[in-house]
Order: sequence, then C-alpha cells, then structure tokens
Amino acid sequence: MVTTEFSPIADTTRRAEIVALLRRAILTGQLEPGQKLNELRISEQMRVSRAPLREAMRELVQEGILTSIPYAGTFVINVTAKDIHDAYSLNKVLDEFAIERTWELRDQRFFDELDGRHEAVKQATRDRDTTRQIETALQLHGLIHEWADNSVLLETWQRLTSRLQMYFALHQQARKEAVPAEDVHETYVALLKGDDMRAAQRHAREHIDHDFEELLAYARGLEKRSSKGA
Amino acid sequence: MVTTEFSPIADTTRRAEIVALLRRAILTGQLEPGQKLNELRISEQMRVSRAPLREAMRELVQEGILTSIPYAGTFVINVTAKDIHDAYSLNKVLDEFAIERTWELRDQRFFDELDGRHEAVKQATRDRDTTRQIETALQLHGLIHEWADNSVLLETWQRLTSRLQMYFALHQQARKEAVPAEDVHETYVALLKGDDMRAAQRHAREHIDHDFEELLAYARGLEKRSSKGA
DNA sequence: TCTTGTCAGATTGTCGACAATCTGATTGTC
DNA sequence: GACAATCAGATTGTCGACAATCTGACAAGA
Repeated sequence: MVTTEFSPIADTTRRAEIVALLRRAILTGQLEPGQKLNELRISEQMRVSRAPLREAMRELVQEGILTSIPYAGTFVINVTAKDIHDAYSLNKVLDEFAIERTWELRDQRFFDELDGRHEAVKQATRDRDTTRQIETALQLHGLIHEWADNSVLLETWQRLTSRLQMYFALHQQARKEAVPAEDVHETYVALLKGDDMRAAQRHAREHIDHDFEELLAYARGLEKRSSKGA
Repeated sequence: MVTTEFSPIADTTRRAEIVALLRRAILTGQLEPGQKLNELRISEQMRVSRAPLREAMRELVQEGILTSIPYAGTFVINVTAKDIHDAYSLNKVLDEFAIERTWELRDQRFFDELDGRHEAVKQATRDRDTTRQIETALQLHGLIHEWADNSVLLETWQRLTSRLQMYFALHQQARKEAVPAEDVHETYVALLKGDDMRAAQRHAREHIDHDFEELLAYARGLEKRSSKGA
C-alpha cells in the first residue's frame, strides 16, 4: 500500500492559464483600473483564440476584479475610496471571526506555518521586492482564514484578498518608494501564538486601521485626479 | 430639462439569460446536487450554441453553485452538512455586522421596504407557494445587507444567499410538506424597527440557529444516504 | 449653430466545426 | 479468470468566421 500523498495535478486548460495571467496583471497593477480589455488584441498577444479568453474574463468578472458591459467591453474595476473602506471594514469582521475559529485549532503545524510565512515577508522586505512583499504579507494574514476550517469564510476572504492586493499594489506604485522596511508583523505573530484571543483580535483590528488610513488617503487622491480628468 | 430617472436597460445577451435560467434551475432544486450538466444537451434544449452556455457556466462556477473539472464536466455542487454549517456560521457574523451598519441609516423608506418584504413573505405563505416563500424570506433577510451601504458586504451576502436558497429548497423538497404556516418573522421585523440594536442582533443570531438545526439534520441525512450509495 | 440621420469601422456576441481528452467496453494474452 | 492494451463513442476544450451592436465622424436640414 502506497501512502504517499499526491496533490491534484495542475489544470492544463488554456483557460486556467489565461485566468492566472490576467489576474496577475491586474493585481500587480500592470493593467490599470478602468482600462478596457480588447479581446482581439489580447488573444493575439497570447496566441489563443477568443473563446477561452472570454471564458477566463467571465471568471474574473465574477471574482470581482473585472466588470463587463454588454457590447461595450470588459474593464478593470475602478477603485474608489468607498470600495477600499467597504473592503476593509468587512475584513475586520472576518478577521475577528477567523481568529475566534482558529484559536482552538492552533497546533505546532500552525505555529510552524505562521513562522514560515512571517519569514517570507521578512525575506521579501530584505530583497526590496515590493510586489512580493504585498503578496507574502497577505498570505501571512490569510493563515487564520485558512486554518479556521470554514470553506465559505476562506472563499470570501480570497475574494477580498484579490482586491486588497490590487489596492496595495496601486498604492505602492503611486508612491514609488519602498514599503516600510521595518517589520510590522512581529506583534501580530506573537499575539497569535499567545493566550489572549481578545488581544489578538484587537490587534488585528488596529493593525488594519493603520494600513487602511494610508490607503484611503491614496484613494482620495485617485478620485480627485479622475474627477479632474472627467 | 427632463428630470425623470431611468434605470439601466436590461442586459439582453443570451449569456445573461442562460445564467438566469440555470441559476433558477439550480436554486429551486430542479437540478440536483452532484448532477452533471451536459453542454450539448442543454445547448440544444435552449436552442443556443455552446459558447454562451459555457460562459454562463463559468460565471456560476465562480458564483459557487457549480463546480468544474477540466475535461470531465461541470456539476451542481454537492451539499454537505459542513457546508451548511460553514455558511450559517458566517452568515451570523455578517448579519450582526449588517445590522450594526444599517442601524443609523434606517429611515421611513427602510421601514416601508421592510414591511413590503414582510408582506410578500406572508402572501407566499398564504399561497402555500413554498419556493416563493423561501425566496421572499431571503429577500426580507437581505434588506439589512442592502441597506448597510457596503458593496462588498452586499456582494458577499448575495453569494451566500445562492447557497442558502439551494439548501432550503432541497430541504423543503425532501420533507414534501409546507414550510411553517405561521409567521416566524414578526419579532425580527419588530426588533428592526425598535431601539435596541443588541436585541436585534441577538434575535438574528437565534433565529438563524433555529432554521439551521433543521437544515443540519436534513444534511446529515443526505450524507448518510450518499455514503450508502457510494 | 445646433440637432438629427446616416454610415463605416471597430468590437463584442454567437455559431458550427474540429481537436484533445476521458470513459468503458472489447479483445488479446498470460 | 485476471490483467493490460486498444479502440470507439461521447464529451469537453479550442478555433476561425459570421452576426449583432456600439462608437464616432460626417452630412443634411432647421
């Protein structure tokens, strides 16, 4: 009897690859908010027909990072200050819930994973790789949602994450300088290892508020700019 | 100057209509959990080519009520007791949040809408129209999410609703008898009109627990049945 | 000058056909 | 009989072409 565990093999449809490519382009800010996606142009660039491209775009529309208007086109979502505000205030609630659910399920594997992800953030910070810094920070943040053993919560958080990653990428791109080089997650990790659940929840809430203020300021700038443009 | 407000005209693509048709079929239980959707057969029945049908299916996959395995097919999601449990426990959190956010925004229009939706539930109950009863009850329940002025919350709740509606429909179908004929929403509506936010939140939580127990019992039955079948 | 009708170009939506992949039934071998 | 190789049928994935729709420019008329 073979006891080795195999993970499912990769989906090798063009559609899945296109989804990954497009998502990455959007979340890293390569494709700007509001930008229109021309099907013919993109399909030619990717050397793919429009059918799988369109199916991929439908997925991303449902994922909430594209928006589609029949016979007009499919566009990268626009980011408003309110969107960011809404996403963040819901995120607070989800974090609190996730911590509560995860709390009793924490074990050695959890702590190891926590440390591993924390280390990845620190590595990205040392490398001055801002894109990866955002990615890893969100992954660190996501652990409680993965561990909470609630598929619906996880799914919801992943949808939220898409946008958060996009917001952060835009923000970072805008100020054109490295994100804080010091480690802002030390306390968060320590609290998740500790005994005081309420304290961990409180910290998550405040930690979020901190990042949030910066993002909001950026978003307000965006809106001023776009209203001038329009 | 014309001041009449026009709402955007309906999306009249085949894709959109297919999405609506399929969603309805799934949420009312016409299509059973786990059932495979044969593209050719469905496209012929709908007199439509496979392209828009496939795009529609991609949307429903992302919506979480279909699941797709490359080169194998697209299936209606399976419902496990844990899924129901997960959906409900998240729903509690979202409800609490929604009530908090809605509270200060309540006005006469809110109360009117609340009464209107409540009336719709009572009408469906009188008509013994169980499908509509589920639909209207969820719409009544959804008002706080619509009113909370948080687009991400609303979106999240709508995704959840899809599944809840499916669960209830299956449940109802299983026991083959009318859902409670008495009005279980009277207290809920009254509390939402009142002054005690905490009480409203508490009631939402308990009200959910009530329905939830019934559903869970049903789901456990489902699983026993399917494990016997497999 | 402003409005309205018309039209060409570009883009999205849809179709029918072909290619890739899976399933299970059959056959051949031991 | 058990097992592996093979194959036909069915189904999903992808393609290229056509139809429907939108956009902006231009012209005609008030």
